[in-house]
Amino acid sequence: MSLSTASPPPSLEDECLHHDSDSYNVNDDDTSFGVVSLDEEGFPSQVPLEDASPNESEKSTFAADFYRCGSDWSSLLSPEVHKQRDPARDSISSGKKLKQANLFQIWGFKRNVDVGSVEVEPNQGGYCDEVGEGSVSSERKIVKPGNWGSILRDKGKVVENPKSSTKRKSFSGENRVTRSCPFYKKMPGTNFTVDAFRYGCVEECSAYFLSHFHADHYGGLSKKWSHGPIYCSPLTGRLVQMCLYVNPSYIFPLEFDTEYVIEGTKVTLIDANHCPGAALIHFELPNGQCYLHTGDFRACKLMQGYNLFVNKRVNVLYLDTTYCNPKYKFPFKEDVLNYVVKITKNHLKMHPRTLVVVGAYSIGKECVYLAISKALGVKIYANASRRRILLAYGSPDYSDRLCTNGNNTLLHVLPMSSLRIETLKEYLKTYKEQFTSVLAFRPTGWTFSEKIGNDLELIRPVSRGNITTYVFEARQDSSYCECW
DNA sequence: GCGATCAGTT
DNA sequence: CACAACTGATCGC
Repeated sequence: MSLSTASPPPSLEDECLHHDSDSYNVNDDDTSFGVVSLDEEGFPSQVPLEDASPNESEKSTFAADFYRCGSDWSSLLSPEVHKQRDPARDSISSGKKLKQANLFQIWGFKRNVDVGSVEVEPNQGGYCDEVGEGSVSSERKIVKPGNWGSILRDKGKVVENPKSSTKRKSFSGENRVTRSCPFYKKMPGTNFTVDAFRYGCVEECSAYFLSHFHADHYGGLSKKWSHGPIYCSPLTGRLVQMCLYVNPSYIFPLEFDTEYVIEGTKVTLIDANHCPGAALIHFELPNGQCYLHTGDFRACKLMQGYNLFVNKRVNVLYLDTTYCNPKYKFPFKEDVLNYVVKITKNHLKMHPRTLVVVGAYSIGKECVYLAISKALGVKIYANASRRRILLAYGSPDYSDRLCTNGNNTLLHVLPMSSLRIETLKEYLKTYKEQFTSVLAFRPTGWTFSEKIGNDLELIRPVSRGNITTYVFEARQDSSYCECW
């Protein structure tokens, strides 16, 4: 695994930092951490890593700690915490102390305690909100996506965003809290960001990439989006338009495995093997440096064979993974699907009038109900909003299998929140003419037991009367052994 | 009333 | 227990 730069675990994004132009600023009333300035790459550090001598390597700077920690976050624990740990009993799994909040303190940032009013302050120098609707719609076709900036400037409206000035007036100064785009979402040497939509207009950002259509990545996108072009896969683009009502003139779909030149940087999207439309984003800068941003992905053998990786060295890997540890071994997708089909068949043998329910979020986990549908030759019932999304995938796999009436098939897809026993009981009542019991599958990203993670046969269903629920792992991103 | 954000849920 | 990805409640304008 060539890990040069990794983004911290996702929830770190939710941390709130005071931001003041080019430095991370701590609370005025607490100067113990001082001001940490950013290096030219946007890394908050006081001592440039390459300058750090072995003696200085003990110094706790963000960059030094970050690189030193490798994949074992425990090296970032404070000394007191280390003392409390019992090495004999302490497996890596006793990770309760590895709270991300601690890392922030160790890195020299103080979390804002009163996070009550978080404001996103748009960049004033940019062209926020200055683009009239349709002003770029003629550029929808991606020929030279880098045109965006010039199109906007042609309108001659590089003016301060009126909204932002209104906001600033209402600030009393000392209470100002700004959520700024974290460094690891910016691609050094470019004006690009990845999955950075919730920070308003990101200073200097002229192209916003979206890795995939999950809420924790697209957060901030809405019909009011006006901060710049959004580059993503065609399917992700369709979903952004359909579900979030983003003005299509901002959406620039990039086909997979196709090299585009955007502002002088070569950009290629690669299928991430995560949810439909999810992409790895490969950047090749004019100076030859190659960066790979993984977003969320599930590594597979096929990926290692891609020309981009075989022939070129990736200089910086942006890897966001919670499971970068050998203890995590997820079952192979095929094994999980075979298992689900086997359980379903067995259950139907014993209880022929069973309604089979699969839980799913807006997108992802489709393979689970698709596998059942194929194996049993039954259609898939989903509500109108999900059908709309599934049809947007543009695959006959879905269009040929969907049905609009729950009475016509024993296989239903429901929102994950409906998979509670009580909810399922109520749901069964609405189909009581046809079905007398429910078999529900809840594909989750997490199981507590490491053993069960390895052995599907150890999964035990939870049954309450005629409702039977199986919780199993259907991870859509990589376990340790799958990283390369 | 609406969108943004937080807190709670599975 | 702890994770991803919501969903519903609350806040501020």
